[in-house]
Amino acid sequence: MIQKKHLTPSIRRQQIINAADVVLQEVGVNDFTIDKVVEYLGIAKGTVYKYFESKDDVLAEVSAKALNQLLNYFKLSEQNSPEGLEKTKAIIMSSYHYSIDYARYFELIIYLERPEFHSFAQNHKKVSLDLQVFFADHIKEQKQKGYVRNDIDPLMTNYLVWGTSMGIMQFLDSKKAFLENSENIQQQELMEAYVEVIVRGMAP
Amino acid sequence: MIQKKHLTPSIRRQQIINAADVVLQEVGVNDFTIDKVVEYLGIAKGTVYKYFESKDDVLAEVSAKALNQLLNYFKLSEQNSPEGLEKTKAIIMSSYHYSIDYARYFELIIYLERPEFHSFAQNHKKVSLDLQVFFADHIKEQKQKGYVRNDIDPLMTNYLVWGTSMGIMQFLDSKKAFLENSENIQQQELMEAYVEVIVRGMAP
Amino acid sequence: MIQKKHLTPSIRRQQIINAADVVLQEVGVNDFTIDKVVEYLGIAKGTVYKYFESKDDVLAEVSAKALNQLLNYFKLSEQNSPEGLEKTKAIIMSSYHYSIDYARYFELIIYLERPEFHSFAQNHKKVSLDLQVFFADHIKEQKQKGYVRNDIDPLMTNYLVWGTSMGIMQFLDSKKAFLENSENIQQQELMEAYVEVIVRGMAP
Amino acid sequence: MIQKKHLTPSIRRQQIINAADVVLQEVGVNDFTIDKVVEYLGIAKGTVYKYFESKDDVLAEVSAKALNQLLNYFKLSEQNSPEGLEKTKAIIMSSYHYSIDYARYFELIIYLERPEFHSFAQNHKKVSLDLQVFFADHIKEQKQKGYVRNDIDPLMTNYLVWGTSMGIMQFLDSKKAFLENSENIQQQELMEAYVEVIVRGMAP
DNA sequence: TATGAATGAGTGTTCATTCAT
DNA sequence: AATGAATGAACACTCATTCAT
Repeated sequence: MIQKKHLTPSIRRQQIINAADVVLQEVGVNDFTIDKVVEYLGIAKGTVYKYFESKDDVLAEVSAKALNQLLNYFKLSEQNSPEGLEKTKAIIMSSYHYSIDYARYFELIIYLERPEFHSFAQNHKKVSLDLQVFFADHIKEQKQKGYVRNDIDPLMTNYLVWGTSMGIMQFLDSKKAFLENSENIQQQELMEAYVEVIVRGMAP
Repeated sequence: MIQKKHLTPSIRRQQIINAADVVLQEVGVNDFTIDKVVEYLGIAKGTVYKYFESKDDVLAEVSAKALNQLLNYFKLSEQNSPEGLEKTKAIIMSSYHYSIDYARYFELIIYLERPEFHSFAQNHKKVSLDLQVFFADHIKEQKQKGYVRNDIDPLMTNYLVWGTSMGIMQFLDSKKAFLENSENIQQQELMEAYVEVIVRGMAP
Repeated sequence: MIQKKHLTPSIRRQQIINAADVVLQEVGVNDFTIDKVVEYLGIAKGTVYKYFESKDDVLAEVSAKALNQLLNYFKLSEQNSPEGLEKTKAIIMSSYHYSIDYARYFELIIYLERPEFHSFAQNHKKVSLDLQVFFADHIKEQKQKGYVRNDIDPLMTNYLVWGTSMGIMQFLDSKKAFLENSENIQQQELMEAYVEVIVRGMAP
Repeated sequence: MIQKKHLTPSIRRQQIINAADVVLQEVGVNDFTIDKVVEYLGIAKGTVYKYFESKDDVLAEVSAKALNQLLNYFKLSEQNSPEGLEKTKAIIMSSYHYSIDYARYFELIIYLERPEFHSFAQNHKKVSLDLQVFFADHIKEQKQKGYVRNDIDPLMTNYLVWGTSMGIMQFLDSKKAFLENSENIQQQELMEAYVEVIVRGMAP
């Protein structure tokens, strides 16, 4: 019964989140288990449950990192794109790049939206809100600049874009099982068509 | 031991699919088990595996019924709507009505798009294709009639609409767990905004 | 993945009950686990759950054996005791002897009466009823023969004797933890005093 | 880090017992945990283990309060009942009323009699003894007054009544799970039949 | 063709107790 | 005297799939 060194709670918490992150990258959400996290860290299972209410809570915490990363993608793409609807396109498109660069995180985000998922993790909600605010602000700005129709509601648009882009990307992810010859679609092409339509649909 | 009557394979197959359908309606995809199907039908478990490769295959067959139903919704809404983009809107919107009228089927369709899902069921693919053809044809027609931009690719658009609409509806389904104040969004309102944007995006 | 020989369900069921019985004798109710049963029998865990709904159900089935044994004690003591209230005394006293001869079974019976315990096992209920009937019949007979007051209700008396005798025996079982010098009470003596009082209390 | 005020050991002890009492009332014995006590008090877990050997020890101390309460019930019912066996009846019956008025305490008392329970708590023993003395004294008095048979041993009777009444009340508590049609027994009726029999059994 | 008994790895969660600081 | 982070064994239950008959 060797007692592990006592760490500050916040350190330990972070340590667990990091370990969960590593495990997630390795095995994906579907095979993610607390056992694996615990084994990786070399700590007792109970310790995890001292810091988190449930497995889903741990995942929600990891998702905060994931969503932050996504927010980064948004911000960078906003900065590095020309004015006009191109900017909106770029932002949406960046979520596609994100889904390719961070496939495991993307899986996680999808997983979090399943109705079975339950968590009261605060960070996850906070970062979700950040994303929401970022995008809604972007739309507001585009409206002011006249790039976007006046009757577009930023919050609604936010939901709309989130829902549709997640949907498109999930579709891309699962297409093998879905439509016979969809193997051949060029993912990039579909994404571009999607962005084109969405953005045009918002134009004045 | 009473021998079960040996039915023609295709009858037996259909029998199993119907039973699976009943079970699905009763318990939903998440609680769907082969055990329940078998119990309902009063046949042996092995029999199911004689006719289907896996549980997912059974579900895929059920989904053929589900998708057929969806196709009906499409056709009806096409017939009952005025010419112009209104028709396209009506078709897309009908998938929303479908998701409300056949919640269990909708759950199933979503489930089939999960990356874990694997099946090679033929019927499912066939009906998927029917849907695809129907919608692509609709787009083609709209193009000819000049309601839709010329550079819109029907097949691509088909994927695009499928992906985005599923995404939006999933979002609606899971919003409780996702965004803080999204409880308040009016589902209908979001759907309408979505359809509006998509259809405008396709307009010339 | 060696497949164990397929047994008739009823044989397998009995096999599990017997194994559970063995495990119970070995470790007692409090340490009784399905894992131990499974290990003892060398079968898969799932097999147990094919035959029983829950751990408590398995225990309830074992208790049927236990209660049957108790019923035997009742019957034997009835036969081997003189007429009159002596007979009633003998029956009650036999439950004490039972609790000594089958301490593990007795523990089990007590355990089954805990409010946390849940089971829908039929056998257990059936044998419980047999016991109830046996004792109630005995009381009816004693009434007819005039050994017992006329206003004694057989069913009520049945509950009364069951409750009190279980209580006394539990007390005996746990006295170490309860009263300082109770180590010294002669168990037998207390039981006899108990039976004496109860039986006198029923006399005309 | 704020140092908790160092209280006198006896104060601290009492503080913990009181907290445990509060927790007990709130959640019941089965869900009683040291964690909850500690959380309620805002002290460290180790502190509890400085003052008490084990969780069961803490509960045993709480039981001292519970048993004291029971003693009060005994005393009050003794004072407020007419002379004769009615008094004895009243006292026994008061334990039933107690079990209804202080269900959580009653649960606790039952729990303490489980064989798994271990504690060497002194107070619990002391109050147990008080109860024992009270009841034994009562019996002695009844003997002197001639209400009770001469060959009744007060201490033995004490155990007898304690054991049987606990048994009856436990039976009442668990009857749902035990006998099929016992739902219908009137608790009060059974208790009265019980008291009647016991007391008659002690009469000369 | 049909049967159906058997498999067994997989996993989230609890909580009394310890002991280094 | 007080802390509180860490422990870790324990356990019930699921269900898709197999294969000997």
